[in-house]
Amino acid sequence: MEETTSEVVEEYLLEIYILNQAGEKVKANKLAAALNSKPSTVFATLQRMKRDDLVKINRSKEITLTTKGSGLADNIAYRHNLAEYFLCNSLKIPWFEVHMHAHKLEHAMTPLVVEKLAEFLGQPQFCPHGTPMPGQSLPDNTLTLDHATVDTYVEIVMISEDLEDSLEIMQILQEKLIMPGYKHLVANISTALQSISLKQNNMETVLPMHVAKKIYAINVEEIT
Amino acid sequence: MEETTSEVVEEYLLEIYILNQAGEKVKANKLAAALNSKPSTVFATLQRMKRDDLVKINRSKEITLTTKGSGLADNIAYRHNLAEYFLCNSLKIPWFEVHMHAHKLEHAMTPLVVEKLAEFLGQPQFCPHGTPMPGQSLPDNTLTLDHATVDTYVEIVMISEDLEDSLEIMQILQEKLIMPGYKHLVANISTALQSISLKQNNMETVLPMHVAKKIYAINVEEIT
DNA sequence: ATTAAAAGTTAGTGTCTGCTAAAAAAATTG
DNA sequence: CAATTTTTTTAGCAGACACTAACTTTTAAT
Repeated sequence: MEETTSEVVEEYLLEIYILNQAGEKVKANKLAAALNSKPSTVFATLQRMKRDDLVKINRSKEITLTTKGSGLADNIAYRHNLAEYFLCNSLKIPWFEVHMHAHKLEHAMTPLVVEKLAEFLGQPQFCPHGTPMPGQSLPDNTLTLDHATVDTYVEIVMISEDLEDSLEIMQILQEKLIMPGYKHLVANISTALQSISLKQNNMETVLPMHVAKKIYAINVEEIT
Repeated sequence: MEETTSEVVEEYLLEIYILNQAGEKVKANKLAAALNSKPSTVFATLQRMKRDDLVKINRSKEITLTTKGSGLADNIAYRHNLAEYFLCNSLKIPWFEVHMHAHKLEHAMTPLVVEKLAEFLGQPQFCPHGTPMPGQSLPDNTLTLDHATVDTYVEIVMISEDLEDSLEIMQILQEKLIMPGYKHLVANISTALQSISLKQNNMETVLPMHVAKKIYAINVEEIT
C-alpha cells in the first residue's frame, strides 16, 4: 500500500495548492498555463488524479484538492519552502531565483532528509519570500498591496509563490527591495493606470495591480 | 540542442561508472541486478543509450561509456558524492545510510546548486566513504583488503560505492569502525573460509572476501 | 439571443520505462 | 562435444506523460 506519487503529479498538487492559497479559482486552463503544459495534457493528468482521489472537479470545472491531495500538497509545499530557505540562507543563492532550484529539489527529499534539514536550519517557519510553512499563517492584519492606502507605510511580509515563476519580476522586486521585512511608503495609486507606486530611499517602484495583488504586507507607523 | 538526460538514464550512467571504477566488466545482466530491474528492461534502456551515444557495447557484450556518457557520469558521480558529504557532515545523517538519500538528490541538483553547495562545503575532495571526486584519485599504495597481509596494519581509505547499496553491510562496517581514517590489524586470513579478520580495540570483525575486495586501504606502520 | 472567443474534451500519436514470456545465443560443465 | 545453464534478445503488453488537431461546451460580448 505504498502510495507513490510521481514528480509530475507532485507538481500539479503543489500548483493547485499555491493557486488555492492565492485565493484563485483553479481551473484546468490556468493550471496549464502555470505548469507550462497543454490543456489536453493537463486534462489527462487531472483524470488520473481524480481516479487516485487526489482532486475533485465540480460541475463548474473548479479543481479542489481532496483531503488526501491536500495532505500531500502540504508536505510538498513544506519541502519546497525548506529547500528555498536552505538555498537562500545557507548556499546564498540569490533570493530571486531560489524558487526554480527548490522546485527540483522538493521532489527528491526523503522524509529523513526533510527532518534533518529542518533541524539543521533551525525549524524555519517561513520561506525566504515570506510564505508560511503549512500550519503557520500570516499576521491577521495582512493585506495585499492592491488594497493599500496612499500615504501609509507598509512592511512587506510575503511574495506570493505564483509570482516566483517569473524571474524578471522577482529580480525587479529584489532590486527594489520589495522583500519581506522591508518597509515602503505607498506613494501613489492610479486606478487609471491600474498601478501602485512604492517609495523607499529615493527609490520609486511602480507595480501593476495584478502584481501588487500578489504581494502581501502589513501597515506600519513609519519607516524606522 | 539542450541534451536532457532522464533520471533513469542518469542512474544507469552512474551504475556503469561505479562498476567500472570497481574494475568489473559491466554486462547487462549485472546491471539489471544492480539496478533492481529486469534484463529486458535494461536491454531496452541500453539500446536507447546506445542510440544517444552514451554507451558502447562490444561483441562480447561488455558495456562501456562513450566520451559523452563518461562526461555525464563524472558529473552525476560528483553530485552524488557532494550530496553524501552534505548529508553526512551537515545534516548528520548516519554514515551508513546517506547513499540512498543522495541517490535521490543527485538528480535534482542544478548546476548552480552544485556550485554553491561545493562552495558551502569547502570543496570536498572525497565522499564520506572515501570515494574520490571525479578527477581525484586514491593514494598509489592503495590495496583492497583481500590483498592485505596478515599481521600488518591497514588504514581504511575507501568503501566501494557498490557496497553502499546494502544497508546491512554498511551498518556493520560503521559499528566495527571500518571507515575511512580508521586503522586495523589484519589478524587473520583464511583461504578455506574465504574471509579476512580485522582487529581494533579488542574488536574483531570477520569479512568475507567478496566484501573485503570492495574495501580499500593503505598499509601503515602501526595503530597510533 | 446570436455569435465569437475561450475553455474543456476526445481522438490519435509517440516516447520512455516497466513487465512477462518465449526464443536465440553464449558460456559452462559433465 | 553435447547438454545444461545463463545471458541476451525479441515480442507483446501496459501505464504515464507529452503533443497536435479537431470537436464540444461554456462563457462573454455584441
